[in-house]
Amino acid sequence: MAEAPQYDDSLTIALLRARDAVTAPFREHVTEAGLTLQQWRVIRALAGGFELDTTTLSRRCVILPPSLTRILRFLAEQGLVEQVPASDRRQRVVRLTDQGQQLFDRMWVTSQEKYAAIEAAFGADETRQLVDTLNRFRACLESQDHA
Amino acid sequence: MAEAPQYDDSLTIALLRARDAVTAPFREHVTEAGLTLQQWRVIRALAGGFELDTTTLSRRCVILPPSLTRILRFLAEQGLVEQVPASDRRQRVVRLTDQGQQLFDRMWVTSQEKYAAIEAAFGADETRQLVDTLNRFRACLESQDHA
DNA sequence: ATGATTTAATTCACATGTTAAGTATTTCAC
DNA sequence: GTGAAATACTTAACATGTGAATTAAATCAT
Repeated sequence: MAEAPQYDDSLTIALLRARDAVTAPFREHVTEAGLTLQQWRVIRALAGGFELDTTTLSRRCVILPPSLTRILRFLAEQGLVEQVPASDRRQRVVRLTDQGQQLFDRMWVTSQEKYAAIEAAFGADETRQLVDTLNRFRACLESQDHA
Repeated sequence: MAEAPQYDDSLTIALLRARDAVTAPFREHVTEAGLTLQQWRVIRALAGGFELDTTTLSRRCVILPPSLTRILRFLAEQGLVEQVPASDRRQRVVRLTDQGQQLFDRMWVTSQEKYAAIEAAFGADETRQLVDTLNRFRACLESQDHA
């Protein structure tokens, strides 16, 4: 019992470490712009003129609603996002301001370069396959739970 | 420009979602015991009588030192861990108390069952392979950075 | 041995993660 | 149309994530 680390949460650990490794190259870049990684994910989701509600943003960015509330407040204070009227007045629908889109445009090129470097290092096919595997894995567990 | 979500951070997103999916089964179990997932990771690392310093714990549990300080304070208040004298007096070396080991023993069986269910759902070989791929991926990126 | 440098851990400040409770709006049943 | 139930989001409270500054102890050069 309680030998050296079992398989148990080595999967959790491996996921955490992989995430650390993949976000590391972006961290500096995003920090220099005065943003966090999560704030940058929200900006990316809105880039190109998309108008999204909180629930959709929450799902796409994998950020829980309470965090999103704070993030949107911050981004609005910075003048990067603005609210747009929604037919369902319970919803909060937001979009990038011109300033927000400009910030995205400035950051996007470098961001893509960083990602390209990752693909180059691990291999484009391998990287694609890893994403696929992760998604299959998630789908598998979620269908298991709903049973 | 700014089409539908590019590949860019779909890897980050995939990792986040996979982590959510894999931790979901454990969350309830751990919460019932009055612990968080991170506190449980620390207990697991110490289970079996291991005496570890903060730096080692930090690396193994993928928890940053400031968080670990707070977690160890909490676990000590609960009587689950205790400090042991260290030759290097800068280090903080801790181990489980009897009570901590007993809590681990009670939780371990169920924890393993949950993990077995995951392996059964996704396949033992596939699961093992996923962990390997994640570790290769991380090693690849880290060696790239140090260059 | 003494002082400069490194190392281990903590503290601080602020952002996010997480669950539960609360509020406003919509939908649905009748 | 009116009240119950569901939905979208926010707030609250506490735990963790994160980077910078701080403290204490060991190491190193001389």
